[in-house]
Amino acid sequence: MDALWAAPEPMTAREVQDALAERELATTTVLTVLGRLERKGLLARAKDGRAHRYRPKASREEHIAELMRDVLDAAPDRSAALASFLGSVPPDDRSTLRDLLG
Amino acid sequence: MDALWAAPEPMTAREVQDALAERELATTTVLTVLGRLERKGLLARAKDGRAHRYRPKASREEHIAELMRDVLDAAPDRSAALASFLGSVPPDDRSTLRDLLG
DNA sequence: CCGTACTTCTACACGGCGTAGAACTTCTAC
DNA sequence: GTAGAAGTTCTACGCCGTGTAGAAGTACGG
Repeated sequence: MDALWAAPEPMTAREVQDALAERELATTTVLTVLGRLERKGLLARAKDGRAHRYRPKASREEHIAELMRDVLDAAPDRSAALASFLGSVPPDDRSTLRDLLG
Repeated sequence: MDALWAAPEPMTAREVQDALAERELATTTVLTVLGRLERKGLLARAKDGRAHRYRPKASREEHIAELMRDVLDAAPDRSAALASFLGSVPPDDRSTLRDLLG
């Protein structure tokens, strides 16, 4: 389901269906899923001819970042959670973070 | 449900039930939930007299850190996800991370 | 106008979760 | 030693999200 914005250019339902051809999904299935994602605010759509063109509101990475924030928000002690997170993550990620925090 | 280890000392089902007295849960309800959490690996239990004593396998913060890692693992581009995460998080959290990464 | 493309509405199975009853085991107190 | 309480397990039910899709409506193109 989330794999839909592996290639996030605005796509019509038809194009999504073609992109997922391996799964042999019915057209209505794709439409239903796209509709639910739109209702959840993950996709935006705009009319394009007789069809709609669906566009991710956020990139996959932005979306993941948001999920991480949501999880973190459940922590009574954010610092402790962040510390534990840093400790459980591969060293490369710590380097990345160090660089980003400059 | 997760609120069970707000106070993470090993507890019997009875004690958990008492701790959640406001909710007036049946004893079996508490047992069921504790059992499911144990099956999911979140709790460990040890016999203590006729009852069992349940203990969180990880602190709340460790658990949250683990969830964050799981989410991050879904990112094709970890660096981008981390960058986006840093950008979406309050400045205090960035300070915390900077300190922790010393 | 008629069919094809597209959409919406409705539906079903399945799994997780909150809830709990019924039935079984085991300890304790008489 | 046996009855009742404490504890546990098994089973179940309703609700909701998700993956799947059919039926029916709308609209555009020839």
